[in-house]
Amino acid sequence: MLAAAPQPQPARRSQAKHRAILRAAVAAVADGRFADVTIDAIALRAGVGKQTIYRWWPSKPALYVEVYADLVPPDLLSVDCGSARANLEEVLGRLFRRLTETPAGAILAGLLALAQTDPAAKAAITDGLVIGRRHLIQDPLRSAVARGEIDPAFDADWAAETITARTWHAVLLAPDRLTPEFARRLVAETLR
Amino acid sequence: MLAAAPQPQPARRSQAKHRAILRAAVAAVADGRFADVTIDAIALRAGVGKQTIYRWWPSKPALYVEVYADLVPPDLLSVDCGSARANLEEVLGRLFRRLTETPAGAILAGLLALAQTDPAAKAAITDGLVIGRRHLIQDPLRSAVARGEIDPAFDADWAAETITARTWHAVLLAPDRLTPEFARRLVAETLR
Amino acid sequence: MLAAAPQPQPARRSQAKHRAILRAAVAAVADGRFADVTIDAIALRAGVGKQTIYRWWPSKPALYVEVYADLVPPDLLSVDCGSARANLEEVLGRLFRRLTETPAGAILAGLLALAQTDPAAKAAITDGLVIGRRHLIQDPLRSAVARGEIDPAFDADWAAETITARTWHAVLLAPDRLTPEFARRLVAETLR
Amino acid sequence: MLAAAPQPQPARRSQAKHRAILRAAVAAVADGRFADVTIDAIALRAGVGKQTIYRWWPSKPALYVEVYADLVPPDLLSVDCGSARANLEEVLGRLFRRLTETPAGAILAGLLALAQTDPAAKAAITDGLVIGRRHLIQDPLRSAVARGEIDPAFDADWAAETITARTWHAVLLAPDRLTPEFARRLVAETLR
DNA sequence: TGGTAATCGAGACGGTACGTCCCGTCTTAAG
DNA sequence: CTTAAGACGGGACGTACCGTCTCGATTACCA
Repeated sequence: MLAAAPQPQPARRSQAKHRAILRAAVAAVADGRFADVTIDAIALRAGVGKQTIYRWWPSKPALYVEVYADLVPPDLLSVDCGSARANLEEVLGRLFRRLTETPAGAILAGLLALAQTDPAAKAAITDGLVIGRRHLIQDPLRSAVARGEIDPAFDADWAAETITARTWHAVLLAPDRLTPEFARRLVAETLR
Repeated sequence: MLAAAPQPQPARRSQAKHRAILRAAVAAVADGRFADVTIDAIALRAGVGKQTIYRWWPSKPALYVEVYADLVPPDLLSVDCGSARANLEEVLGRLFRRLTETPAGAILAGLLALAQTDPAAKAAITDGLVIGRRHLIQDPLRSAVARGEIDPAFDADWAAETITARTWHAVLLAPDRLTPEFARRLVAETLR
Repeated sequence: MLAAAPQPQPARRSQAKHRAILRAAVAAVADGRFADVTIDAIALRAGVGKQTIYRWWPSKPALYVEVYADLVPPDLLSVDCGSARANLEEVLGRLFRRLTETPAGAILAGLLALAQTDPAAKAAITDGLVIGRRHLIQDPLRSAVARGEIDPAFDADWAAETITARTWHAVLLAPDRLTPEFARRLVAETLR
Repeated sequence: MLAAAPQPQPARRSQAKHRAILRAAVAAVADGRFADVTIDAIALRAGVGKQTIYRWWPSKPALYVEVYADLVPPDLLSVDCGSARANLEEVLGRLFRRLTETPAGAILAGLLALAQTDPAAKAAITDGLVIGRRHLIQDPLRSAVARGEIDPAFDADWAAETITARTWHAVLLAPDRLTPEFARRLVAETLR
């Protein structure tokens, strides 16, 4: 599973509130820009006191790491279509669709921005979004190497990082480019 | 071409103040974190009224686009060492040195963050840092193709974008990785 | 009736902060000139955020109308010494003492000045300081007429307005003249 | 003549500019509220550099004391209609007309306000508007006493001050009351 | 089933930076 | 040398959120 679930579920925490807050957080980003979302606005929208949010998440980035994990659940990205190429294309296709069709893309961009602002956020994001999820790209490549489908000299981790870097580059500057065509090209260049 | 056109200014602007502000802006980042830099703090440090800053730059990102262009002047990155590999290694080496040895790296990261916050900033950054500077990476690759040094099917622009994406990825998450070794590896993988 | 209705407040306002702000506002005028008093300075002195002042008063004049009402409480000026002359002399004596021995005089002068600047202030001041308090001068005169102590043709309201006008004239230009002697003369001329 | 002409007419001062500035100052008040008039606005309107205004007048109140003297020239208020009552009514009638039909009333109110802000302004105003002009009200009363038209015990100066106080009171709070009827009543009550 | 303690909504609070406004002074270039 | 134009340092403004805090009212466990 993923980083962002540090809550020890103390005695009488309301699951309903928890979900209401996550839902409100998604809706708030869908409505405006990520950077304009305030904790107050989420609280208002969720019909919840501000304190109730701060009780369970230390900060806005921590909350949104969990929201992101909800919107792009890792198991959605675990596929097996037979070949490295097919697997990667499927993974990236699903990821890009999530990033463009839900607020996940805006949230990812916003989180990368917040990571520059807040060192605690940087750690949470590094753990939750980099370390915690890079295997999703690495695995198809690594197993293709292991199966002998790809040249054993191929550096799967370097390639995975290139894919991540290009994805994030697009998320940050040109989310429109996150198309199936871009996914195909990315895989093709990687495997060349 | 140039990143942020330096002086389309309306005539009698004080060059001394202009420089003092840029210098103060650099110093402010060197002293603290980019996100913590305040316009007031820059004004104070430059011995200048806040209004004098707002008179010439609409916002903090606009100011820092110019600061970045000052710290990493494009002509610093125009070299000709004979081969594509040598040129690229030299360009990236110089760039990485600037990004790590001056506040330029922190500024670039901060600007990418602000681009997520402020649509005007996004435009300024896209124009100034992407469109205005991508030729610095593209040119060595394109001319290598033109000279027949590289396979004519090689897509120089795609490769340049990969280099940029990986560089920015490192700037955002792990500036320590911007080493000469990383530059060499990046060039090697690109030209493989 | 009262000048500025003190607490139509929405419930859980901190009375301690309220009082601290009023106290700081008085002290700030006592320390410097009314026009030099800053909302920031009052906030600082009261150990309060600026927003806490703006939350409860729309502007500096609104705040000082309440401060004035605190410094010169109307019931202080309700006396009954037997005769119109005695009553008026007592009322004006107390008023003048308040105006000269506390910052009330400076505040009154400042408020009259602000009324020229800010239409909202003008309304607040007209309501709070003119309409709300003129009965303090009118009443002794009116009841003297009613009791037959003064000629029934005497226009108590005109006389009250003359007293107010002369008092304010002195407050604005020569606060030193607000002496017991001036009070006696004013009453004598009025009742002649 | 009046206070506000401290200018030693240095060498090449332009009378045309001087008049343009005074005219612009009047027009600026006529257009908006006195408190909103800025020196910049007057300069702009007069087609003059800001410095040119500051060269000849130390501050906005100093400028407007001269403007006021221009709008309500003292000789306009020197009349002789035969009786104290007639003289006073004529003087007050003309004064009230000036105060209501030109920006003079707004300027007077504004100056009284500025006098509370700026000690230098207070001196200028006391000299220019009180000491320099009170004889206009005193004279008709004093000469009536001298001529035996009024009881020799009548205190002309006290009465003049009452008239001034009531006039200013109206200027500050209710300029609409400056009617011929008010002038008659004021004279009648004074001479009773 | 009533007592009691944590959790909740609401929102006041101290604080900090914002970007704007105007002051009165200083600088520049044109006449 | 004076002028208009306007840049400049300075400083208060009123706003927006932050993250903390204090209130009762509600809620859900436990006696």
